Parts: sequence; structure tokens; C-alpha cells
Amino acid sequence: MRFPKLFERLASLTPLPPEEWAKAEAVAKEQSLAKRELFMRPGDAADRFAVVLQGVFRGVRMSPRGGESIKAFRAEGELIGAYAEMLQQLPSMTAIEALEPSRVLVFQTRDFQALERGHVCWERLARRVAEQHFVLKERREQEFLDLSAEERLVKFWEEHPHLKGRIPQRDVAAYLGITEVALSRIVSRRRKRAE
Amino acid sequence: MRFPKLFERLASLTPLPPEEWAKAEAVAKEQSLAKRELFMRPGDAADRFAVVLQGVFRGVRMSPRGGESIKAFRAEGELIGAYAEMLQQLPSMTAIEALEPSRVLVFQTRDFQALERGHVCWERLARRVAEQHFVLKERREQEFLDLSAEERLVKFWEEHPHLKGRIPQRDVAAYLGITEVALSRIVSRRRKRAE
DNA sequence: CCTCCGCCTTAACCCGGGTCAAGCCAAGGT
DNA sequence: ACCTTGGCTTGACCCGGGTTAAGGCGGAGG
Repeated sequence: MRFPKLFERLASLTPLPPEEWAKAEAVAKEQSLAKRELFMRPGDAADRFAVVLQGVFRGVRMSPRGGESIKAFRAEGELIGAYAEMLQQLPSMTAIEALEPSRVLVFQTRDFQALERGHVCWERLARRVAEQHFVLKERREQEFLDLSAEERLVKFWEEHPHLKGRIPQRDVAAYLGITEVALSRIVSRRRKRAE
Repeated sequence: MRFPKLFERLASLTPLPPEEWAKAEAVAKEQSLAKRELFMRPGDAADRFAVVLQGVFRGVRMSPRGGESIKAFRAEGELIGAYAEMLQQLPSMTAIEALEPSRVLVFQTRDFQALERGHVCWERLARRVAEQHFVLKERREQEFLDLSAEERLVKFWEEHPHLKGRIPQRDVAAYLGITEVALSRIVSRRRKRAE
């Protein structure tokens, strides 16, 4: 078993026989990415995904109007991939970029589907993953609906302390749905208020 | 088979043996709700969900600060329930209210889990449902990130033409994340611009 | 018929965030 | 040591949406 920690993590979501995990490891490939290198770019087929072994990524949605907004940051142990596009069988509209030198474990969707046919545990795992993603998105939706930008900022750092110092401020702004200028003002406002 | 249309709809997501569907119908109960009646209220256990047979519902999240925001509208053929809370085994933080006299088909989560143990098709169906919900939430997230309130309004009516005339304007506003005053202004602005 | 109520609109005022532009600072490259 | 470069800050100005408050209007009930 090459990735025991990852196995632990997944097995905590749903029972996962070690021999099934061995099959998964057999089809997965490690990939290293330099800082700023893209794991996926807009227009790519959404036919693979990966687990972050080391590093941090940002998922950037390119809007038709040229605006960039950040869908999520992903660090060690988390999944990267154009999940929504994969489910809809659309080409990726998302760029996934390494913010640090990173290593990931890549799976082809096709290979994963083969695993699913072999054992129900993969079906269950996929379900858990979908459910978790849903819960996260719903939480974020709610934050947009009833929190101010400043409150969203506070919550962001409460929920992602491990990202401190690893992501540029402008990306935090794009994640919160404001500009870096506005974020800078909020931060200085808070500095002042705290004397 | 009491609900052939519903069966069709679900079977289009994943193969669903009619005999399994029969078991589901056996545990489901019909319920009628008057206008303004609540299918679920905040604090209730999130241990049941339903399919709308007739009518429209709104899912309202009560924020601690007394604000109400609308998570979704649900009409015929769609699911209602505190899905996120169910997944997290939390009590509902959502009120689900009938906006018209309505009929729904209610399932106890417990009963559905029993079905899952009996046949994998339910596991698959649950996965598809989770995935669909995820895709919808992600779409909405993206709208908050790079659309103005006016653009969100236009998109809302494009995507929900069947709700025209069935939901009060103030609820549309709460769904878009603005006040009814702001919505009224946007509408009149658009009226003027169109001469 | 009139009144009340629910729902929507309009107006005045304020404030947060967008936009544009200038400037600061630290890290790297030459 | 110098000049880029990237990332952050600050200021001035504008605009959209929040807030509050005052009507308008149509439907239900007395």
C-alpha cells in the first residue's frame, strides 16, 4: 500500500476493502506540478481528477466576461477536478492551478468507473463525496445570502486556518466575491477598529 | 403502481426495477398541505423528505440574526426536505412552506435506508440525487460570484418559467439575496429601459 | 359599501464595494 | 546597487442596494 493515510481517510467515509484500494492504487499515477502550473485548464475534457498529496490548488472559474472567480482552495487530502462538468459530461470551464510546488495522485474517470463496476464500495464512496460537496456548497450559498463581505472573511479564516500564508490576498478576495481593493479596505478597517 | 409519472422520472436517472418501486410506494404516505402550511419547521428532526405531487414550496433558512433567505423553490416532481441537515444528522434549520394548496408523497429516511439495504439501485439513485443537487448549488454559487442582482433576476425567470405568478415577489428577492425594495427598483428600471 | 390587510412601489438618505489611478514595498534578476 | 515585477494599499469618485417611511392598490371580510 503506497498511500496508507489516504486509504484511512477514504475508509472513514465508507467501508473500503484493502484489496479494492490496491486496485485503485494500481491505476493511479503520481504527478508533480510546479508553482503556477495547471492541473486542468478551461476547455480540457473533465475526464480525470486527483487527490492532493502535497501543496495547495485553486479552482478558478473563467466567466465569459473575463472575470475570474475562485470556487475553492484544495490542500492535502482533498480532491481536485472539474467535478460539476464531469457529472454533466461537459468540457471543463475551470482552471485548477497549483499555488505551490505540489504532488497529486491522478485517476482517470474511466478507470474509476471500472472500479465501480467491480465493487459497490466505490459507488458508496462516490455518493459520500457528492454529498459532502453538496453540504459545502450549500454552506457557502448560505454565507452569500446572509453574511456581509467582512463576516465572510472572518468565517473563511476560521474554517481554513491551514491556508494562512499559503494563498495570496487577491485570491481570498476572488473567493469571497469581492475585489482585492475591497478586501484590503476591510482588513485595514478591522486593524483600526482593533486599535 | 400509484405514481407512474414519478417512477418514470426516477427511472430516467438510474435503472429502477418496478418491484423495488412497489416497495417504495408501500412505505410512502400522501400528505396534503394548505397554503402557508409547513412541511417542516426549524428544529424538527430531518428524518423525512417528500416528492411534490402538486403545488409549490419554498425552503427558508432562518439565520440566527432573524433574516430569512430562500434556499430554493420546489414544484411538481421535485424533492423537498432538509437535505444538508439530514446528511449531517442535524436538526433542520430550514422551514419548508407550501405556497399553494399542495400534495406531497412522504418518505421516512429510515424506511429509505431499509430500501437501500435491499437493492443497490437505491444507492445509485441517492448518488444521482446528491450529484444533481451539487450541480445546482454550484451553479448558484457561480451566479453569486459573477452576476449582478439584475442578471441573477433575468436568469431566475429563464430557468424557472413555471413559477411565474405562483410565488410572491418578495420571495424572489429573498432568493436572489436582495430586499423586496431593491427588486422592485430593478424591475421598474428594466420597465423604463424597455420604454 | 367601506375597511383592513397583504403586497408592491416610490422616495430620500446612507454606506459598502467597484473602478481607476497612483504609490509602496519586498524579492529577484542583471 | 539598480530596476523590474508582483502583490498590497490608499484615495477619489460613482453606483447599487439597504433602510426607513410613506403611499398605492386590489382582494377578503365585516
